[in-house]
Amino acid sequence: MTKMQPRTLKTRARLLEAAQQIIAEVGYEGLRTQEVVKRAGVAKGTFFAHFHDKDALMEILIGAEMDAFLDRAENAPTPDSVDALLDLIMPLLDFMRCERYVFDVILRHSGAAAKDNIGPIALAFARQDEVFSKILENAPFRKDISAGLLGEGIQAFAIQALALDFCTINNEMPLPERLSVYLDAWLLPKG
Amino acid sequence: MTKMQPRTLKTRARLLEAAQQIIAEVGYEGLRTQEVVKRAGVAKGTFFAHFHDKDALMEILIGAEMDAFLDRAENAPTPDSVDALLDLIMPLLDFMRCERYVFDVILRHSGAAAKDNIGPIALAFARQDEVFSKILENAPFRKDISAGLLGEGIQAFAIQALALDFCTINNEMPLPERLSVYLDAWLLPKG
DNA sequence: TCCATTTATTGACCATGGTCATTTTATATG
DNA sequence: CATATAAAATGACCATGGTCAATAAATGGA
Repeated sequence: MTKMQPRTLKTRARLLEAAQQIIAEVGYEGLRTQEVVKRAGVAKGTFFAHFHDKDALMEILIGAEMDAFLDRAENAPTPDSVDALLDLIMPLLDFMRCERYVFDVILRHSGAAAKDNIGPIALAFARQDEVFSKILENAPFRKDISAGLLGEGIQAFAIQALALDFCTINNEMPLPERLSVYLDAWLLPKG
Repeated sequence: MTKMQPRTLKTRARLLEAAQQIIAEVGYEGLRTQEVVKRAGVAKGTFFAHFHDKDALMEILIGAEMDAFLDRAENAPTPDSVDALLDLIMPLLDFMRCERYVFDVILRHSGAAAKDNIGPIALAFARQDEVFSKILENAPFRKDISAGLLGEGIQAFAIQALALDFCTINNEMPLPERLSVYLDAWLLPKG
């Protein structure tokens, strides 16, 4: 590892705290780097010495939030139905749709970045795969495909349902209802 | 409708042509509004009088491209297998992954915009639903769910496969192969 | 043809994310 | 402690998308 002075950690912590404070006040989309550095009491350039760009900061904060939801899901009892599965993941999806901007950031980073460093959001998705796999192994769903593939499908349909949820034309149907149609067809095919 | 002078159409056409020319040279991501207006011989403000923002221009160009692929798919013979279906949609997916930026724009606008005006990309997705529905009605896939739902699933899995394709970690598997795993499980469940 | 009104265009200006040469601060070494 | 070297912070500066009051051009009517 590279060397790092204690002061570096302090500055970074101040930047993160300032960012969280701002988000609490005006939301993710309303965050301005200028306001972050102002509250953290550092110069503009310092921000970019700590985070590659604004998106990188967002990734850290959003990824952490997603991780917290996965913690809870991991320690929940195995769902015995599609509805129970929905209850398990809705808190995470509610966060993912709290702002259009948040959803966009998540989409942009759900795969690893183009570079070799894999970001917090991509990590959260990878972890979601693991958590789902473990959960789905003992759940009463189709058994002709692996739990891993089952989980990937849930992810795909969740994204689809979220995207449509943001759409003015299609949002007369509540998210859980829409997703439940998808998951019924995916997890319990009758054909 | 609002009135519109002939000159408006001319200016708009010049802007679009300039944009297309630039994209042919440096790609979608490399397009700068400044260069567009320069080549079109108009002022900066004129651009934004014709397009709400840069994304709106991109939507028009990308949506048109997607539409062209749907035209071709619509007039193709009914696919008799997952592989045949893949052959049908791969050209569209190849376009969608030609640039990371293009994929991001598509994702951002795959649902209608927050406003009441539904954009070209959202329209293309809606049309894709229709085209798929018609195609899938007579295809030898599962019959326990509607052709429309079948199509929505294909869309969801295509997006998922594309997102993973951009991911450095996961892209050792070619897109068609990855997608074929998804579609087998979705269209021809054995459970 | 002349004027009034609507429509289109202009370009200086702004907001904001991001860069980088320079300066300051910390740390190691004799 | 003094000095050299590495790490961190600075802030003037840039690039680019986007705004808007002012201006020009087209259109319809008397």
